Amino acid sequence: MSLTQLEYFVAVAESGSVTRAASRCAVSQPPLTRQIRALEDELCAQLFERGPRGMALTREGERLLVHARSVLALVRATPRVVRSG
Amino acid sequence: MSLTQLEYFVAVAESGSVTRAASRCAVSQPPLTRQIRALEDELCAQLFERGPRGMALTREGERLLVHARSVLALVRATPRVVRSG
DNA sequence: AAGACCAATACCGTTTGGGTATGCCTGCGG
DNA sequence: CCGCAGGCATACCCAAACGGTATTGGTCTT
Repeated sequence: MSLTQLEYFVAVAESGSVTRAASRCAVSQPPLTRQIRALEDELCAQLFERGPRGMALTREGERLLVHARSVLALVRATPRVVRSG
Repeated sequence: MSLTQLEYFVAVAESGSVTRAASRCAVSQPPLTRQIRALEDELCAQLFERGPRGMALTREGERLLVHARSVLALVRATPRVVRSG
């Protein structure tokens, strides 16, 4: 699991679509699809329900979403922490 | 910043030596040296004081240590969170 | 003064990651 | 019923990142 995967996952979850998440992350669609699948494989969990209209979070995906946001928030706080405690 | 960098950093901080941290992380010494330096560069902070006896945390390094442990603990909890909330 | 220890650097091979092009499926409009 | 549009998945290629081996430089010890 990488921080990039978590960022991609949050973007897909929030936009409901790999395609929209791709432009938001400034990458193309295939890398996102791959990283999401890799994340699902590693966690042995299906995070999204694939429908013809996009991607919808599963229960497990919803749990990961709140957790991933916490992780990313902590990571983004790192520079401040290092500087000012 | 990557999770690997944080793991390497914690290992070096706890062992006080890149060489010992390397065997603990099951990698060789040069990759650790490089990742630690990359982390310092990215954070624009010196994390260790280099002495002939090894590496000692600076103030900023100590702040990063507690923070990095939090991040890694959160990440390691991910599989459980996904499964059981 | 020589050897030991440790971090830093050079160089190389492998792996990972992203990009382009394309295929497949589903839903919609004629 | 058929073609078209939208969206995810896959194939293939190239560049960047990562780790390993070998070596250097510097300091402490004897």
